[in-house]
Amino acid sequence: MKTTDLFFDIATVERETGIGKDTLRVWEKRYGFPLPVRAERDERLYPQPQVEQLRLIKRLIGNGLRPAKVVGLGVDELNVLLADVQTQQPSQAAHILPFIQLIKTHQASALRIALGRALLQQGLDDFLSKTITPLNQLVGEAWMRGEMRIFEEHLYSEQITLVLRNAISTLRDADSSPRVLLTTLPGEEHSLGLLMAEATLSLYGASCVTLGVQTPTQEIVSAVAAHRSDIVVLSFSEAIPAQQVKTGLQQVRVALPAHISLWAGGSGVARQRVVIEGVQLMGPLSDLGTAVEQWRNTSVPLPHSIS
Amino acid sequence: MKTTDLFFDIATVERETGIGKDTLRVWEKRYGFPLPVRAERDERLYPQPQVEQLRLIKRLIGNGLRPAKVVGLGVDELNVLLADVQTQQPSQAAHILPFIQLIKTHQASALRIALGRALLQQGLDDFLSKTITPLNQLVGEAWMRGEMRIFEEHLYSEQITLVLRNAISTLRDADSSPRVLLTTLPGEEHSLGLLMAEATLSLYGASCVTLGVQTPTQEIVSAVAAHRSDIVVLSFSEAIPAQQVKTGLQQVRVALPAHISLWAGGSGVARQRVVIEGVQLMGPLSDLGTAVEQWRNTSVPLPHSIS
DNA sequence: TTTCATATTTTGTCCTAGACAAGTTTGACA
DNA sequence: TGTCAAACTTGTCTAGGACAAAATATGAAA
Repeated sequence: MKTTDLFFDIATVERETGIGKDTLRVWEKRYGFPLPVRAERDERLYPQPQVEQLRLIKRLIGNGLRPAKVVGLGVDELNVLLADVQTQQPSQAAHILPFIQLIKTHQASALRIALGRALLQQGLDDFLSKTITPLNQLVGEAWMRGEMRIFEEHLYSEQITLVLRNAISTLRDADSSPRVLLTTLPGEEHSLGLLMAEATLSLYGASCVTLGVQTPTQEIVSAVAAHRSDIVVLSFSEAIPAQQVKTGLQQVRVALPAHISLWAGGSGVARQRVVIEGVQLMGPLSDLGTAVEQWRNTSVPLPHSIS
Repeated sequence: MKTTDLFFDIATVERETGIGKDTLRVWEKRYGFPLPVRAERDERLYPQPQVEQLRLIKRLIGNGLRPAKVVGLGVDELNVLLADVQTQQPSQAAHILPFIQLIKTHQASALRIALGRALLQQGLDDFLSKTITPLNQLVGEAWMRGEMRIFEEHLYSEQITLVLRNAISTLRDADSSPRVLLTTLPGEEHSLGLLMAEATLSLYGASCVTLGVQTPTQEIVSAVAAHRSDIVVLSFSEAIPAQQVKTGLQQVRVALPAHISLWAGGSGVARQRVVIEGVQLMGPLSDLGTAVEQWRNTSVPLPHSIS
């Protein structure tokens, strides 16, 4: 019993799916999909099911499939492909399943409380590496497989943000060293990695300033000068193309004074193979702790050093 | 001594100014501005000064001036007009200037502490309406005039976020009513308005769930079902086109069950003139408090009512 | 077989030029 | 002075074409 069929104009579809107007039109011509009905003045009106299908397609393309292989297909065939993706890597860890359960049943407060409890039980370092990191991964995988709704993912990151921000606020120390500036480059919208880095760095006594996400290169340089930062930390999520990570880091490195350290972390740099001159690539979060120690040893000339 | 002139392609200018590609091209034809240089394949390359001028123009148009009157003008004339506009609505209030000072001198911690102090002095309601709102406005104006760097604006919203989140955490009540779902539509990235709304609603005893920003229409509907929400609150910033606000609200209204209230707030709805069927437009934040009272009176049948 | 350079295809985004609905202003008339 | 239709303004849509950058296929050398 469908009361009203929902239709969206091309501008709305662009916003809802993240697929540009030009692309939508060219897909229609090349692959025959999406095929919207037309309003009076020949304007495209996309039925809601097509918008949903576009989101599905976007996910598959994000997974490495090519548009020609997926844009023409029907929903059934798309779901088969999605199932293929599914069989690849199920990363399981028993103790995080209860959290997944809370997400799937939409119990925001219970999730937040459970996370807070885990933090106090495990300590921040272990909490991040043994709970949050695998949880992120599992949620990311579920998202790719289409088993997690967008609003569920939104809710999840909201709760993690609350718990971590709370932890950081008790650690904050404005006058310690090194002074670290954290942000992401334009195109990278995920702030969770940033928050995890800030938590770790604060734990190791660094003084952190976060600029939020999407700070242009030139602005990072100005901010470093304004805050007299010693280190810039950039976070890259899985979603961002490896190529962009590389060129982005190179550009920032060139723009930044040589004596400022540049550290890059997040799952987006994990796949980075090449070494970039003057950039320290961080693997697990614990690398940050080590790096801070190292920075203290090399950059601050200790009085009365042994040899 | 300018080392490199900066140029931006049309996609970047669209993102930076919020003016659509089509509009940029049609302005060029109609008013002769902006007049970008051309790259190899006839692609437009906008010099940075033109981008800044576009921001100025955007602000003036947002204030009710017509494009034909402002798009052709030079920077000097624009600044005269801007001065006129600003004398009309004096967002100046002496007590917020110290905060501006802290932003311009990049003292993040001092700013946060000063904000926290103001919150405790004024109380949440007054803090939001008499400090944060005018501060937002002033920062927005400075930003449009190009007097505020991106990193300064990032830093500013980061500190406000911290102070407000902290306040909200003490107010949170999962079991009270009404149950409110807060988010923004795709295209709206600003979360500050959302945070202010959440703070106010929590103060008035509503049970808030925030989904963060950019939740697609259909996901909002699912989230409402999952959380058994009574009310959906959407926030729109000044940056978003009035047209988008209207169509977005209509789409959500149609998709949502009729018995769910839909409230819209933020400076983006303040200019909305038309009434949208089934949507409550909120002016100042205090409207939210009134609306909650009203909702309690109409929606929950009181036992033993007087007459 | 693997490695690397080169050719080919795919794909997103830009271009021009024209159209028109919705919003705003103007001006004639009561 | 207020009302209402005509005229103008403005943003966003349309079509069809072009081309660079990315991805993939091909083939020659190790």
